[in-house]
Amino acid sequence: MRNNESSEDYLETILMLSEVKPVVRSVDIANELGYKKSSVSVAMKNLRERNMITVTDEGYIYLTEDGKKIADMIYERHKLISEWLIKLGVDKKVALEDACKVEHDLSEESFSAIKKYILGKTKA
Amino acid sequence: MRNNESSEDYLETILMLSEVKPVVRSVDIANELGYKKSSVSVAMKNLRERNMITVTDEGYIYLTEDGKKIADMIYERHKLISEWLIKLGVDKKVALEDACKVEHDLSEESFSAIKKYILGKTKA
DNA sequence: TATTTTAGTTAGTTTTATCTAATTATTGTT
DNA sequence: AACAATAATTAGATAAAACTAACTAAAATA
Repeated sequence: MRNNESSEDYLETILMLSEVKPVVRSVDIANELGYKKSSVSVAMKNLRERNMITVTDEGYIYLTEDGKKIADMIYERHKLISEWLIKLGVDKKVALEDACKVEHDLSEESFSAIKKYILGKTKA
Repeated sequence: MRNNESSEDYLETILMLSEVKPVVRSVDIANELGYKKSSVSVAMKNLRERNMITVTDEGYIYLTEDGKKIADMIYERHKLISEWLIKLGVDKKVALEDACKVEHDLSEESFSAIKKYILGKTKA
């Protein structure tokens, strides 16, 4: 199977939600991703055990330094790829869906090459 | 979870091998992908049931029209994406690995937009 | 205060795609 | 002919990531 696509998605979602909401809870993640609360609960337990998040007594979820690093990386990819696809004329909804998948699959090397290329072309 | 990534990979591999070998057998696919024969056997049963391949009495595997359609699509993506990444300066091995993943992720719309873009830039 | 709603957890199920181990059948070798 | 190697299959195991159902605990409300 694939790497940590599922975990990466959760971390990215926590980051995205934290930009919009004052606090992020399991329920918020479940609503955002369209998953059941139980699925998110198990996933959060897993992320907690791997020191990717911390959870307060009130159930507020925060990214650790390690978790933030991954979330930032995936989110950067998400934004760059989706914006590029939209610029190429792809429907916004489709572009976002595709970015959500591609963002997990590129190596660091390929992504930075694409990034350099896209930014170069855009600025010029 | 993901779509039919596994099936798509098998179909693509059958196509690639058929360009190099006179006949394609389960063992060849197992060797190519680094899977166990048993895994391939089960996967081939599945593809047969979905009318993606036919298998002769000798164990020779051929793509059906439906199977070929998918294999062609994925293989085209594979080649275009990997060549593009290599052109951007990505190491060949890495580019091939990444293409192998990304090729399953793109919608028809996004891929054709990227294709048009890359081919346009290349020709110009 | 009693009841309902909301949030989170746990246990057990399902699906997918791999694996190992054991079996069969065919082919090749001595 | 006997034995070894190769190919394919089957049954059962494992792991990941979702699910349902049932439960607890806390908060909101009538």
